[in-house]
Amino acid sequence: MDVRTICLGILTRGEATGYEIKKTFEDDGYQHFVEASFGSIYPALNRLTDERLVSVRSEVQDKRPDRKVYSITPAGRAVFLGSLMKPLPEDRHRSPFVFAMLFSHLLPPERVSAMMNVYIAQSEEKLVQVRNGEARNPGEAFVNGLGRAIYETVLNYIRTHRADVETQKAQAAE
Amino acid sequence: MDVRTICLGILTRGEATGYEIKKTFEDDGYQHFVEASFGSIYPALNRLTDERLVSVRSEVQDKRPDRKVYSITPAGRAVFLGSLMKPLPEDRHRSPFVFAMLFSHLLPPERVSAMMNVYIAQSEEKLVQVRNGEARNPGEAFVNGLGRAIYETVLNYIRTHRADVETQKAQAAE
DNA sequence: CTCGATCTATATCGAACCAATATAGGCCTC
DNA sequence: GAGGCCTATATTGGTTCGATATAGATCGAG
Repeated sequence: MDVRTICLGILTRGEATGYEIKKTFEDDGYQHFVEASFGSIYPALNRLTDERLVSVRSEVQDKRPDRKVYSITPAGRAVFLGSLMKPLPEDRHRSPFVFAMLFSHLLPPERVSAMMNVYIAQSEEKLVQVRNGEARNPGEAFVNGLGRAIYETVLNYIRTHRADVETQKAQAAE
Repeated sequence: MDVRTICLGILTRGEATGYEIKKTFEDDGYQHFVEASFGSIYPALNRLTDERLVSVRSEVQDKRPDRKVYSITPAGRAVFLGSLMKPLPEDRHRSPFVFAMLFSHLLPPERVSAMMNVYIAQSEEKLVQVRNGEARNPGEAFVNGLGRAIYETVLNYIRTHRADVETQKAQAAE
């Protein structure tokens, strides 16, 4: 599931510029489960163009760089769907917050509390965003609901268990 | 939160070889939230050694390559704790399964069902693993519990909502 | 009305990172 | 005793990220 495949997928929703593809992650709540940077999107689009999996239409604008609008080709659509028929790579998750919690006993309690507060605030923001996202098909509704369920679980868990790590008492297993 | 920092963190638990650091992710349930490959661990340990943040002890074994046991130095411990005092990078999550679900309406229902089954099986496995993991401090208990809560939520959500995407009926928002 | 901030938009570079592969002996099972 | 798995280090090629550069548009605050 590389960036090229991700770009193809987003282009099945309609034509878009590289910038708009990136924005899709942020605006449409996709970013909770998949993301990519400009540094990989633009090269990916160039290569997809070379391979005739997408086509480009340059909207010339004077006093501005051209707006390059990409569309998926029939070949691109076939390649994309083909990649979804093969076994999917497993999820990968990197959470510096959770990793830091493994070392809470080495940190000042105020620092642990501060981390908790920041992480809660971020999760609340994402929950609001995923709640506001509207779905244009059953798949998107499914994904929105999953995001909502996860963020609610995380927030609820942290709120009910943060005291266990904020005070350096002996651990409570459950 | 680069691999060097992650290695330092694991070495605060005690000395270890590069191989054992990698295994920690798999065995101790750390992998649900953080992971690294050999291709980044070994160079990271070399650089940490150069920077005197870890020390190496070579256990010579005849007819085998040396076993290099790494230990964190006081300087390394200070650097690690210092990095936890700075603002943490945000979580990053890439889930090919969830991404694929966004395009379920373009796929044969059997394929969607197969994806569901595979993902459920994988999540169940991870849930078992996280349930069996024992905690050696409150932080690890907190992290284990969080993992458990998330996997339970995911499994429950998928089981109760998979029909919405497996049959191509009109979407049910809630 | 102008200054700074934010947005649109493309692009590149170096560093970081992953996946795969190579090597190699030991151990266990069938 | 053959094949497969485990320990263990290491490298390489390709992918990806994070930061930065550029540059005009737009818009709110002062």
